[in-house]
Amino acid sequence: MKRSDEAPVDSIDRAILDRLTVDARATFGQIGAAVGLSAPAVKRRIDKLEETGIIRGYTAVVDHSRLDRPLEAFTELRFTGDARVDEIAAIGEGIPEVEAVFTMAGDPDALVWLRVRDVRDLKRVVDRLRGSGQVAGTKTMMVLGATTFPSTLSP
Amino acid sequence: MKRSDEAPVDSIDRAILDRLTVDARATFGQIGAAVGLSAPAVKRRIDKLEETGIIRGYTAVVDHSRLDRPLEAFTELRFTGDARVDEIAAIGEGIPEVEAVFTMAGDPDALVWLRVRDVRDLKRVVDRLRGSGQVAGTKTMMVLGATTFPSTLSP
DNA sequence: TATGAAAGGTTGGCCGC
DNA sequence: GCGGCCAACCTTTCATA
Repeated sequence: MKRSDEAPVDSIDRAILDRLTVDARATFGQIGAAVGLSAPAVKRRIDKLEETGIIRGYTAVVDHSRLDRPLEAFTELRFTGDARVDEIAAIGEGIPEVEAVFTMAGDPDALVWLRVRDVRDLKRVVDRLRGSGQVAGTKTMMVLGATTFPSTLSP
Repeated sequence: MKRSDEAPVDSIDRAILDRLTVDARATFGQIGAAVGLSAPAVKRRIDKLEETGIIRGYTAVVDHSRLDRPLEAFTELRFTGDARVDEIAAIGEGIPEVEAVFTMAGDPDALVWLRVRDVRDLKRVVDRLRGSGQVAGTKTMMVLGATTFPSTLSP
């Protein structure tokens, strides 16, 4: 494995990450104008941030409430005592309705963020989670509304 | 306000959203090659998806565990009976450590996703949430690990 | 929607600090 | 090592059909 060693993320890198967080489709020139660097210099820094894994990728922020999976929910999972944390984290594998799995310290063991078509769909997904073996219990909560914040790095 | 009416998101739009979800920096030509359209045709569709608000924006996926806020937590909030849901949703305003606020049906009233520097920082942020007035109680859980899934739209 | 041409963005090489 | 500059190439964007 590559020694992707010291990732010396300096204040300019932080400013670049900040810009990409706000608009991942900004051009190198636009980012450069914001951080005081030329476009090629910005490209080289971004290439390095991608190589070292600081930048994992780029994604569109989509309004799912107006698409085919308008319903959001969180399901708390409790596992049997023999389940390892890595096994718990893997429970979302292959279930497209699972947006994210957070393994937790304490109770519950995991928090699963779901996006589903309707309540019937939710029932199906929860049953699938429950049937994964090692799941001792679940508690599902419906989301009324979600507000996400653009993860500013600056403060 | 503009009546950005019927948003007829067809299967090609869905394929475009799918591509942008996986790589928001893909060129129109690359997306066109994937969905079977010319670059200008892809641009017009994306412009419309942005105008109608189906696409809210584009963001970089950053590995925060290797930056300045490596610790994640969820805080459940319980509010006093006179709090309206919109007021509850606004509790994250102006707190940069708040990644998202989910208002919930049932108990708790809200789930707040936090990203902080360390436990001391977590304490400060939770105290700030508690001091927002109308908060009747909190329960904070630490995240051991998070796995997010690339939100595939297709299946 | 496609085409084609002008404008603008990306990217690699080279030089200087 | 890191940034600026330049030039070739690719992409975007707009007119037009």
